[in-house]
Amino acid sequence: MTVEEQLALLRRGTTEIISEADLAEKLKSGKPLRVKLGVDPTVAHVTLGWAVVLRKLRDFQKLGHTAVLIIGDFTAQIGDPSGKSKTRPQLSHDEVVRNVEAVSKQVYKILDPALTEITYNADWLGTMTFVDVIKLCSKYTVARIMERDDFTNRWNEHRPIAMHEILYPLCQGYDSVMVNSDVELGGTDQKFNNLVGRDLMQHWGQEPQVVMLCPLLIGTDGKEKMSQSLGNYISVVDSPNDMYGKTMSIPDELLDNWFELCTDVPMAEARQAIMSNPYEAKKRLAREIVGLYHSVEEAEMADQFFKETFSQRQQVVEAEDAAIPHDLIADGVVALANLIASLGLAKSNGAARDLIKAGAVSLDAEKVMDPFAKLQAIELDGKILRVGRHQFRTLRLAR
RNA sequence: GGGGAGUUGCCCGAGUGGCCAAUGGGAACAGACUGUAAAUCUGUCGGCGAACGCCUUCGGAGGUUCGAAUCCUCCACUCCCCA
Repeated sequence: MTVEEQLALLRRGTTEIISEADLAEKLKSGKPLRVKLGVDPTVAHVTLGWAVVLRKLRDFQKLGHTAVLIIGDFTAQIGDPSGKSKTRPQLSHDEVVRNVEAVSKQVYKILDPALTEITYNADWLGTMTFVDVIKLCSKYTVARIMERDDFTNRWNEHRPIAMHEILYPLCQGYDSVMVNSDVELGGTDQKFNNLVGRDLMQHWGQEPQVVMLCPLLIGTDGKEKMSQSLGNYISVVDSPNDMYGKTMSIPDELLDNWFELCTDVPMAEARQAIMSNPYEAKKRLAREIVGLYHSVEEAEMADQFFKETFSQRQQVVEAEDAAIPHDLIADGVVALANLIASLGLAKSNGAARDLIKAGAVSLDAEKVMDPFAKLQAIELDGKILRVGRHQFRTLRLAR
């Protein structure tokens, strides 16, 4: 593959490469490049948003380059201020460990383990002395740090900026020095941090890394960047039905964006599909996504499930089992609202009653309208309880 | 170090002694319509209770009062101006 062809593959789905000439130069050398990606261990799921960058990283691997994942176990204690209007809460060590464990498995749904290197930045950041930190700080100026949007905005709006937050970009930049990366990948919100890496590398006499930025995926709410804290995400380990359903709930305006960032469907084809029938296009998108993280067969099943359950409003035939707690049964009778609450399908008994009143609760496809309904426990056994649009449980009476 | 302003429910924000579980907006959730889209309309939106009601909440701890988100004291945190 010529350098030009490689560039074409790598360019797809990026918004900016700083600089493309440098990248071409590095590719020309023919040696395997070290492509760095910072991993945020404050979350427990690889979301489709994050997958955008991971998929780009996999493109590099296809060309024989090495993915260098840096688990930000140290920086998690600071909290990346990128795009945040508030200081982030700092995580405990245990939480970080748990997240890393969960996430590292999910990452290999996309990446090739043979070409992946995993490092932890606590290994070098955690052992620095205060003198080391001061030396690092001396390589950068306050004015340059404050150029950053998040800081400028917060400053102008009189919102707090804690001292440790301005160290974040330096930490991340120093990571690049430590792994001597050739390329750093990131979302567009990482531009500032990644550029700091270039500066620092030069201070340490290294060739500056190329910075490649990928667009941010908008979440299922159609408004904000997909993120776990906002709950507008799809995880790569979501069940096929969930993945499919969540995709179907995105606004039409996002279709173009999602096809480009989440699938391998050629854009000309995708745009044609969206133009002719957005609904059909969205189902195609959902199938593509499920196919990517599960299988084509499961995608078809999810498609079928969706059609029957939501489009045709047929009775759900299969759902997760839920045992009816014994202590809710009095004289063989159970109050429906209490049952819904104790199964976690509503926040409280009151909320459950509100849902019933609103007509959101049904048993075997039959709406229950009485908020105080008391039902024979024996008769509930095996029935499918539906709360809201997408919560189902097969009730089981334990003997 | 000196002076000033502020901290209210998921978020923004009103409330300055009883009519405050606390106006309004946003978000969220549910229903109707539909394509689990958009737009629109409706309802819910601290907890318990069938209900009169009860309990917990307005940065934290005390106090004044029959009664406090509202007044006083101390503490913590944030922002602004000056140095």
